[in-house]
Amino acid sequence: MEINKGIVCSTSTADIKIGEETELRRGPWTIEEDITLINYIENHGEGRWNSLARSSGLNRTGKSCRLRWLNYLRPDVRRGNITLEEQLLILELHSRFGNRWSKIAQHLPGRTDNEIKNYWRTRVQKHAKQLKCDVNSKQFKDVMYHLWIPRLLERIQTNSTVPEPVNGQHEQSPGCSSSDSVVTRSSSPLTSDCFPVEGFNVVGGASTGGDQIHEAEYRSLAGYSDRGLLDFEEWDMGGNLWNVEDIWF
DNA sequence: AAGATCCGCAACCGCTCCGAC
DNA sequence: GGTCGGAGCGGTTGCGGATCT
Repeated sequence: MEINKGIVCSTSTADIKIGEETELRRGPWTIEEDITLINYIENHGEGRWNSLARSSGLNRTGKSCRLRWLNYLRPDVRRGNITLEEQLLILELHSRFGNRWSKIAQHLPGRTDNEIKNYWRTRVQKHAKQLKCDVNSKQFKDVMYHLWIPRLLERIQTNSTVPEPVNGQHEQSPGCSSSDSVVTRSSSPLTSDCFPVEGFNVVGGASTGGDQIHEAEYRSLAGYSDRGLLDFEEWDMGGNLWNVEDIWF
């Protein structure tokens, strides 16, 4: 079994004592600990983490073992940059589920709830902060739906027409086949059907009524210029892409 | 070059849920 | 129905690398 890259080899792991003899290790995992955990799970399977922690000889809590395995050592853990499509999915799923990270992670094969949570906090909340509004506020959501998401779609569309790089196989997560998560890109603005958020109306979209959003207003709010949304332009858009048909809304 | 600051991420903590007894 | 332990979840922290001054 291949060990995921980036294993921390630390000598600074703190220990905590329980009683006189048992010392529970804390902090970064060492390569030796990772190998021990992997070997144990290969032989005995995962689950029953507390007994696993005791039986494996790891002086770690069951919780710590579980977290290390699920977030890092599992063979199907997908690492690397969050793709444009994944960004779209996260934005959409967050609007649907809120901070239910594990729920969101279920729709992003190979991504962990911890990774998505970190992504949201470090990237999305940062932009909300720059806009001086709450990430859950209507203002922020409006900016997101009218500017950032369409911008993401534009970039996806652009990337999908660009010739593939030499080694540029589209990366598709295990279990995320084009048949079970199909979306056809709409040429119309995103509608509240796509992003069913209360109180959100789309100018030019399907919904009508008051409290509509005007693009110029939000260009101003979000620092959007003719060359694009300044902040999102700086987002890491690297990584391979799925086929646009594979994006699921 | 060096110190300060920022940022991303792995890991921990506290809480809740759930099943077994 | 109450208790206990295991599992899972979301929030938070702290470290290390990157960037800025």
